[in-house]
Amino acid sequence: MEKAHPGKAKSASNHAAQTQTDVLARMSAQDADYLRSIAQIQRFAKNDLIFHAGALGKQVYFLRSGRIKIYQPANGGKEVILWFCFPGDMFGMAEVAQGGGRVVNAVACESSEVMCVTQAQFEDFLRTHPDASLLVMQVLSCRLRTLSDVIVNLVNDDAQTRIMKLILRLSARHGVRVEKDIYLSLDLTHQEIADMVGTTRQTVTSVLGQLQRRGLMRLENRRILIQSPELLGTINPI
Amino acid sequence: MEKAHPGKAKSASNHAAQTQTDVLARMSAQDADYLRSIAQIQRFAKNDLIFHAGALGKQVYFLRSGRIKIYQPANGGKEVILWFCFPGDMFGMAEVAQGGGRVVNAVACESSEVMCVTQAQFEDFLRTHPDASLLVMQVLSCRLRTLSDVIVNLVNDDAQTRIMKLILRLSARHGVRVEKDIYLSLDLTHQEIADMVGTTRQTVTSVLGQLQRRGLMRLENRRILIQSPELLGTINPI
DNA sequence: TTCTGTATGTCGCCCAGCGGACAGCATAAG
DNA sequence: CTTATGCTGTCCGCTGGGCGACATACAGAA
Repeated sequence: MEKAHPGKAKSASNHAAQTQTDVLARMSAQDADYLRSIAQIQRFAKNDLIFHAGALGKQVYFLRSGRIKIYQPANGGKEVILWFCFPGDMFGMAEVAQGGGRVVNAVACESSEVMCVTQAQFEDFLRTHPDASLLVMQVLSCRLRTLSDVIVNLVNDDAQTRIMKLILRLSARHGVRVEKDIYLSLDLTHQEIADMVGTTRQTVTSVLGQLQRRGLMRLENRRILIQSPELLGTINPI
Repeated sequence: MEKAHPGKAKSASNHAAQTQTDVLARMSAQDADYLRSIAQIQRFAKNDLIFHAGALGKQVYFLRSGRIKIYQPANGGKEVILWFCFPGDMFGMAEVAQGGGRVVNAVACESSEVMCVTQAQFEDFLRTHPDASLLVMQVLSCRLRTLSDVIVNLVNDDAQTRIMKLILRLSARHGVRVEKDIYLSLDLTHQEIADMVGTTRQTVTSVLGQLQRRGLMRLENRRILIQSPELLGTINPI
């Protein structure tokens, strides 16, 4: 097994897309420093719960390292994964802005380090830092678009297409170019993929098998290598 | 089918929920006046296109009267309705904040009057009006939540449940209490409902028939009268 | 009035894919 | 090492609901 994962993942095809939601990076240095100064650092191990639906939700989080899964529990013990957060991403924002407690769960997919800021402090910060405010709006807008795309997918496409588009969407933001191919090294289980596109584990398994047989991608334990990168042109890489 | 969800259920008559996204109303009077002063008024007749996917998108809109449908066209001529805007609602914001052109279409469902503000002006306004900025974030957050709910619905529920929840969601925000019942007078066609929950016109027709036969609601040409308002407790009225 | 367009109601075929079952594997723990 | 736990691959029967094909109803235009 090649453990070629550690280290900063090199930038994907388009750097802009990758840093779209990286608030910390896009914020001015002073603003970011200020945030760091008022934030409290927390560490979470793999599978640790950061917050859960029903909690009060008076903190905003910024991910420094690791990966966070944001999902909504649904009746029947199922869960619907809404998105993943990567270093630099902000999360837990919607509930804070809007009040009314958490509606989603956030768990660490791997050991992670987050900065957390209280609602009051963050609101203060936003009031006095208009640039940061606009940035936050951009991030929210970006998520809004992504979710809209997901909805359109769910409504229009069959399982195979949904899975393909999910992979392309993820690749556009988190893939790493390796020669002519694009390498996606999130360790997604089939169940997680199913939870993102609204299908079952079995269907994911078989669809991935087909895609592989059709030569569109290759799977090497949990990692996905997309072999027709021209497919990337077919989706909106936001 | 419908399980009583433990949780804080707010009533449909909850005024807060209804004005959740009514930016104009929630903004301070001075701010609203200022916006009005820089805005340009436009009128649209029923079915007029306000903007379409692919357009540049350098304006933010505020609906003064009428009703606007925001939808995303999908391949195959289908369309997926993301949400409706009601008087006071802001729309066209995400694209402006984020750049990259429109990805959705906006059409007037009935004759409507909108205020439109250019991106530059609005950004200026936000920079200098922190309260308004926070408000905009709240609206975006609110939409984010709604879309998340829609996704969870699409993924988990069968057609019947999806349709029921849609109606309950709409009722929670736009229903009018009439004695013991709740009256929803958006003029939705079956096709539009299908476009919101990802099913077909025929299925909507038959499901609405069943619901009616079960005595849960009554339909009188395009208007829906919900006769078991306790159902409203089962959904998150945001 | 008739014509035209759009919305609703109903039926039946049929297939994508859900869900149960079980057999490899593979990583972690003992 | 062995056991335990979790993930992947595969088969299959059953069914929800997509989709085509009507018939009907109503409203506006001519």
